Amino acid sequence: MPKVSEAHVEARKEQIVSAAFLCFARKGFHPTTMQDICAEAHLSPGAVYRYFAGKEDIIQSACGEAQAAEYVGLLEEALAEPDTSAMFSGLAAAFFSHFDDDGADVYNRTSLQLWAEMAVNERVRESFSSNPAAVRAGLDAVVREAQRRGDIDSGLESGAVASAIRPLRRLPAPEGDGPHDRHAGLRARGRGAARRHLVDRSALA
Amino acid sequence: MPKVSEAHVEARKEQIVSAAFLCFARKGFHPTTMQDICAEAHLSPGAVYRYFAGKEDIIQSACGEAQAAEYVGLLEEALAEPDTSAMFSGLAAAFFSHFDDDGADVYNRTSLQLWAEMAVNERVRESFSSNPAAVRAGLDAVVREAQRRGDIDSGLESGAVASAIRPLRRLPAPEGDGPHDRHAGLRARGRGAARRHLVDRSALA
DNA sequence: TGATAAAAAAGGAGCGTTCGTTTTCTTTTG
DNA sequence: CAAAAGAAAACGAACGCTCCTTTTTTATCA
Repeated sequence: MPKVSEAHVEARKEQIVSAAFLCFARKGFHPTTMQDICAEAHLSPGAVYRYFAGKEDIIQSACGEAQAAEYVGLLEEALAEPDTSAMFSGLAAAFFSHFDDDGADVYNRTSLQLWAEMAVNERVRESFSSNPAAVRAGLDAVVREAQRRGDIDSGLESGAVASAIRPLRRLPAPEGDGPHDRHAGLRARGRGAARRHLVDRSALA
Repeated sequence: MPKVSEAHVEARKEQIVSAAFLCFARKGFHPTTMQDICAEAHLSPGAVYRYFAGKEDIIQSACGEAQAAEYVGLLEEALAEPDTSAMFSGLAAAFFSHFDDDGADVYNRTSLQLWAEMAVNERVRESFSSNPAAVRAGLDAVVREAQRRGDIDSGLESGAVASAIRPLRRLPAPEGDGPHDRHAGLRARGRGAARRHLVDRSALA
């Protein structure tokens, strides 16, 4: 009975995720093809699919690497800091500290892709939902604390910072397509009407 | 002389961009299909392609709406503010103020998609490159000014904030595939080796 | 220990599907 | 009734993924 070492399997997985990670940083999740990943990993499709169920599975694994557990830890440490200045420093450190070596761009870029993907992909969002919650709470706490000390104008709404996280909320599905006057929205608008907002409230249900 | 008014053409374009905008907020740029956009706009593919050369063209137009010109203006106003607290308020306002109504999520989400897309799509990045430059300069200036006044610990590197914009830089293309030892990376790693960084420095050229 | 059989791993062509786009034909309009 | 606009169907390409084959590794036995 032949059996391969479990460490070898784990190493292969990491080889694939590492390749995917680089591809995602270059092109983003969706424009990256499985062939891109296979080429970067110097593996064939058949080999890759031995270790991962599909592309989505690889994305999930890559995101797991991007969102290291220590990230949240750093953030919470910063929040515990009683000095406001140190708090800001800690916050910045939590955001950027693990981007400070040569792998910087790859991690930074893939994290950005993840952030955008979470807004749009329910399964990814669920997998990493704990992180934005911590970030949201952390930002809000820092701003409020700074306001209490008078370092920031109390007129600045603390929730404004937290609203950066807002896009992670879900958006309603497309309408069920009842009777619809196609030109209604058009007629309502004047010629050079100021259209500060492209999307009507009605479109949000 | 069968010709439709120019205003009507402009309105149709806006109808399509508006539909695309909503789709992008729901699914992101790439998972959104042309059929999604057509369905949302209640138009056929042939009709859509009469007004736009292709999907990329629609993305560009939608991004143009997402990145309103007034955004940069607000940012520059904030930077001109001599008072540090007001500066912070202005900065937050520039970031989030035009997300404060019912269209909030749609704009916020699509802006997030754009941010991620810029990191990855050269043409989109070029079209909107002036914006991140202003943001980067603005963030750096604010932090430095706050440090000068002692509101933020001067030990905090001002560039750390600006590094949030770093992912917009380009990443090297995949290697030209010279001779390659497939297992080199595997042998080098120990069993439970601490792999703080998944991607090797060598992978970045 | 060397030869051999069995099992796992990797290769690579190709499957069905779906995408962006084009083409053809019908409807509407000035 | 010309000419523009829109609908509908369909095209070629490219995608994720599977299947079958070949190669490599591991365990068994003389």
